[in-house]
Amino acid sequence: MSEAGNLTRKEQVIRKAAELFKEKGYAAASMRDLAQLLGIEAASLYSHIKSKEEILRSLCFDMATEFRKSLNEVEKQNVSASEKLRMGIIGHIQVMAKDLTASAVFMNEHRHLSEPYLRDFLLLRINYINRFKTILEEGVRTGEFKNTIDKKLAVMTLFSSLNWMPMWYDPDSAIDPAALGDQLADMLINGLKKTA
Amino acid sequence: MSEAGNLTRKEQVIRKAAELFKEKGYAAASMRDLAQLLGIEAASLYSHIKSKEEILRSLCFDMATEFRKSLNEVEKQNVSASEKLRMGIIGHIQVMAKDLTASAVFMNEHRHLSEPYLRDFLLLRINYINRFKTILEEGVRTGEFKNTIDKKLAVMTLFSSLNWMPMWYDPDSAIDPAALGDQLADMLINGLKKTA
DNA sequence: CATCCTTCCTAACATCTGTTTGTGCAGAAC
DNA sequence: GTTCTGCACAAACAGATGTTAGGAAGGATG
Repeated sequence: MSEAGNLTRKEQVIRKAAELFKEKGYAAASMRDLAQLLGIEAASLYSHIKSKEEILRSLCFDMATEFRKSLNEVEKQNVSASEKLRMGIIGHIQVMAKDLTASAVFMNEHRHLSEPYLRDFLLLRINYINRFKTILEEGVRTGEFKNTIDKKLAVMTLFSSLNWMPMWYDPDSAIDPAALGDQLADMLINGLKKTA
Repeated sequence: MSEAGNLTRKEQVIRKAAELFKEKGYAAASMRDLAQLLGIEAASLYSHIKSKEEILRSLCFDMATEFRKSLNEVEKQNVSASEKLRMGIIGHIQVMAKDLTASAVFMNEHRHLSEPYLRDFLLLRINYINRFKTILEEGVRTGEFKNTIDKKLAVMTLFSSLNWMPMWYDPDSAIDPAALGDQLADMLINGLKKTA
């Protein structure tokens, strides 16, 4: 609604909230803080949103949807496991790069969701992780990946690397998201060591 | 003071606080919550600690000291860069494993420190990271590591992997901290790919 | 015994929390 | 011109927040 390509007021509220939640953390960010950032009174926020947690929910679940869509595309491809892994990593990073702020909230603040939303969120998350784990296992089965490495460790290392990216990645930096994903995939698959 | 090998009451308070901060986050954890866990009234906490933030400070800076000590030992060694990296990783993981709860707080909640402590903490942290970066650069210089990978990416990937460990590592699991560090080092240095 | 130290208590404080209620005003739709 | 809708306000709410003041019980130390 409202003006052409612009944001709804509600979307503006959610965006600013994402910035605030990222910076101070959900629990330490007050609705009065948020209102002040938008130049309005705290009570006015409730013309646009139902509750503080509704904001967190939409941030978390919207990101989750994007991640799933990205991985769906990858799984359709008929390529090797290492190539699938590479594409999955790049996809994940590109989804994050599209909204680094929401990504940071998604990863750091989801625990403040109340039940039953928290449970739902964690289920989505474990499912996503398991789909990556399946790719790893496929690679081990086909002999592409070594079978000496603990799969839980491998997949958690992967996720840790991915999920911390919003904390340090500078979107104005020389390296763009696709190249970053490429390098990260290379590093995880081939390692740091020179394979001379 | 008090009983032989046991914990001071103050130490008990800090320990329980660490558990609470890890579980709910610093901001969402109230002093009344903490008191309840200890079976006392909130006001009684102040016989042992000066403020809520003092607890966070001691948790964060005590861990920081342990990490530094560990890395100091590694830097003394006269070994190759990849060996130094391996030792640094194992050391870091062993420090974490000694207190997974405090480690989680260290990594997730330090941002709630007020100035000037926050600044001090971040300086310690960047210094620690840079020392790992130096090891990486040494490895590139000596030709052990490839020079095609962005060093910031590499070191941040390393740290992400390390720092998320307290979130998923089960101390009762089959794999012990040293072996975990060994595998993680192998994965980062040699990659997932089979080097047949 | 007297003194101290540790540990805990009750009561209270000022401030901040998310949220509700009722109201008003602008512009768009009919 | 009337109605509707989006957006904002002030005032207030009930409860939670970190923290302080002052005191009391109990054990250890002199």
